[in-house]
Amino acid sequence: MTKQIDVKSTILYGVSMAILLFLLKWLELRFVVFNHLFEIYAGIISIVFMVLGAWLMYHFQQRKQEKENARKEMVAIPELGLSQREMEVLELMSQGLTNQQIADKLFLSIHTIKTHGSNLFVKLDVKNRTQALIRAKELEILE
Amino acid sequence: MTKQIDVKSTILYGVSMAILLFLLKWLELRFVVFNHLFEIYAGIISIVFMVLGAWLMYHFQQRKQEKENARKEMVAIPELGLSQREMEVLELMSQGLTNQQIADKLFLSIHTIKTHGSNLFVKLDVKNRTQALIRAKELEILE
DNA sequence: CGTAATTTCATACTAAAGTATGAAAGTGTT
DNA sequence: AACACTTTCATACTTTAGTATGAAATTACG
Repeated sequence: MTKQIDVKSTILYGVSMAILLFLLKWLELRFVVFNHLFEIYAGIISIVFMVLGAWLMYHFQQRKQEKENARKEMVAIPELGLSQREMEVLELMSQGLTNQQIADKLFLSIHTIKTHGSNLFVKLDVKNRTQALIRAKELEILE
Repeated sequence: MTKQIDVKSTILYGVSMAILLFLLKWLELRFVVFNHLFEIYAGIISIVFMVLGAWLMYHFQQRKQEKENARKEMVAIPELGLSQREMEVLELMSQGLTNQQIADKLFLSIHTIKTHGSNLFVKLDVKNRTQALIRAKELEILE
């Protein structure tokens, strides 16, 4: 993917340079003001600064990407104090079961499941089971 | 975010240009080869082409981004009959958003989101959003 | 033994999710 | 134009999820 982009960039830069040189030539023909020295230096400067600009922008974009990726991975601290039961409930939640189904499977009251649910949501710092599963996957505390 | 990047870019370009002009001045002092006309034109060309280079690279990066986003959504319309909107809703569900938050993000009524939700649950043959996400992951129609 | 944490259950409540049904407007296709 | 599909919104309702609070039994540990 990146390679393809680079190739495209190169081509487009090449085309741009061709156009530039053509323009310079045209200028030279129209107004014979510039000598050849200028033309050469202008071309060199053009190339150098276009590359510089591209390079700068590329690295800015890269850093922007990195920051966004870093933001997501920041929260990796598996020292959350989840109890055994809470882990079980979380596991069953991750299988798409409702609180009632979890209660049946563990021979517990649905009230108990809700309690465990609320508690583990606090510990995971989330608001509902969907977010809990996302968080759990981020923290790699489930499969 | 984009605005901040642009500001940063501008500042760095400004600094770069200052350094460039200083170098040119230094060159002029050391080797009195270039006349003022050249210096002016060189500066202009430098600026123009650095901006051009940055602009080109910026747009290449943008397109690269778009393609990557498109790639994710491409796989989203295989033989499940999920409509575009339903896919969007599913995607946002998978980010842990509530129906209300999804509605706000898409500038839609919460009723509409619920409708899309119900419909895609039927198509995925599940009972709730948690199961929908599991199903979606199984079918590889999400990241 | 005392204390802290866990586990269990309960009530009462609020919030969110989900279903059923209908309807209107837009889109695209034949 | 007719038709199917999508998208949107709505009302009304049921179900599930989640919070707050309290309390009792159990377990683990110094």
